[in-house]
Amino acid sequence: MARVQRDGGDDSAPTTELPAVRDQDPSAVSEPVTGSVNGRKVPMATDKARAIPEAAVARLAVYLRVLSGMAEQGAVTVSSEELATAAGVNSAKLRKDLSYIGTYGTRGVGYEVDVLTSEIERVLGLTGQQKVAVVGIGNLGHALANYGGFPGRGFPVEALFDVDPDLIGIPVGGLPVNHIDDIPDICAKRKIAIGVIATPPTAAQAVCDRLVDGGVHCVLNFAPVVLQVPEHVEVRKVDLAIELQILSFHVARNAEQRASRRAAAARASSNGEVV
Amino acid sequence: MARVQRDGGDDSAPTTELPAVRDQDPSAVSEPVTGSVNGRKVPMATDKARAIPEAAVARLAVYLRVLSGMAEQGAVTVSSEELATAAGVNSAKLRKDLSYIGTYGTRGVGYEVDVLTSEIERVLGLTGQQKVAVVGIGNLGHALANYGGFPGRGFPVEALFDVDPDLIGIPVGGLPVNHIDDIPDICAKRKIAIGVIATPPTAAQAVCDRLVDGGVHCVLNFAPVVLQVPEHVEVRKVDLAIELQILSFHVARNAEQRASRRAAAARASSNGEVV
DNA sequence: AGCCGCTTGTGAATGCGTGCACAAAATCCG
DNA sequence: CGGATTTTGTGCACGCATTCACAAGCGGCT
Repeated sequence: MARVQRDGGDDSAPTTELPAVRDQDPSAVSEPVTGSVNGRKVPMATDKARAIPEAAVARLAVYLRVLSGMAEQGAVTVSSEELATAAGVNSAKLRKDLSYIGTYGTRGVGYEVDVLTSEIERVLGLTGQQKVAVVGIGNLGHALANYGGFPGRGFPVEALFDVDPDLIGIPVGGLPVNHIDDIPDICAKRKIAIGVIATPPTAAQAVCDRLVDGGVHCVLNFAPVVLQVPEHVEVRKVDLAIELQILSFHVARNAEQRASRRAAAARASSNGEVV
Repeated sequence: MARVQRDGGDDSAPTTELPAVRDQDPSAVSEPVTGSVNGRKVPMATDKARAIPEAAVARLAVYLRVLSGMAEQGAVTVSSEELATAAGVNSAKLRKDLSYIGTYGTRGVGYEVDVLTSEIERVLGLTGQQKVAVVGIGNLGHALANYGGFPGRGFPVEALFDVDPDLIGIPVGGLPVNHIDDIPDICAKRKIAIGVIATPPTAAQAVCDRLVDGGVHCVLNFAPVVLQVPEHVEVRKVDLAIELQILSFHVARNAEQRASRRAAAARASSNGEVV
């Protein structure tokens, strides 16, 4: 039970992945907080949330987006098959994912788009607003701050930070930049829920520590470093370099496959797979 | 055997990739190219590359970065334990990951930093340069193009694209912007290996199709859509909204836990781990 | 030279996630 | 009203990934 192996968010996707974060994950790593007390099977998903696998959570967010697109096109109900192909996953997996949050489908018919949407939103905690702080107003931070409402609504950016004295006080995207020394105070005062780190790698750990001091429990890290955080803090990382390197690996692998396929051209013709 | 379930990159992530990455992240989804012909178990890593799990590849990239940091600080050798904690993973997992690429450690001593570095680089295909094209020169695309050499070296940005007529021809980060209709030609001509999609979601699929037409096999997608691609194309996605929603889920989950913990106050107080 | 301590590399076990296949349920139609 | 049809929800099995635990190997010390 004392497995407090700090293991980052990722996967990184899987996670993750993932995402990749992974991914943080890769892969994601769901905490082994199984069992505990209740073995109930109530359709209500009140405190069943903790049982949802990390990978499924990531996909739920995808379903949510696909659903919103469908709603815009006037769809009222959707089958698992439709939704699955639109989201790029197996329909069985989709149904299993949905079963984690309750049974909101109608057999023989499918799911009501709006019901499913609001249920997923509820589970993901999107009913309220999660206040976001962006630290590091460079190229990326600037872009993030200018998103304004941030991807979709529900994640208002409510604080900006940087070290550069020339930036302090300057409004970016309608919000003044504060000094990073004020992170703990301001985050605590404004009840910031999510900290986004867009600083150079050297500053990231210090910034992260200050965010944690400010009571921030969730961090989205764009800096190419592995952050060390106390166990109760959740870190997801988005790492451009790593994503590129993973792709690079696939380029290399494909090149190799092609080479060896050229070499060992006609062999093992037993499998007439056409793919 | 005919499990050609297209399943996008990553979970992630995490990731797993995703992880996330992956999955993404987990995360990640390694292609089920098992069995087939060879069931060999040769320790040589020549064509064993395909056997490296996706999640491990993501971590290798992390190790690589940690190693370069250590090299800068003058470290010559490093033990699996050191490297593992610095990378935020279990040491056994690290050793297993490294074992996928060969045996380059010395028992009782550890790994030589430079040897390990170059071996990982080799496996990840970082010995050569992977040319990158960025499509969509908005806020994000601008930031990406201005990275210049792109995170670390090895990924030169060699083409930029957008639809906006006002942008065509304008140099961004020292490179002129081309029209997206020219994607296939230019990508083929310049041998672009990786396409980065930083367009609005509505344009992403069309852009992706053009990239594929141009012979690009690897895509890094920042647009919040699920891309449909032929099987030979590898897609990694970096999705801000989804990352935030995953974090949001954790906020909600923690709040719930705290609530129920407050209710069922004193129970299981065991773990005093300090990390 | 031989022993001792340290660290790697890996076989084996466990756990998690995925996908299949089918029973249960709900609608539609004759 | 009952059966046919459709689609959900899930038990089960399989495979991958993670972790443990230990033998094998290497350097240093006496």
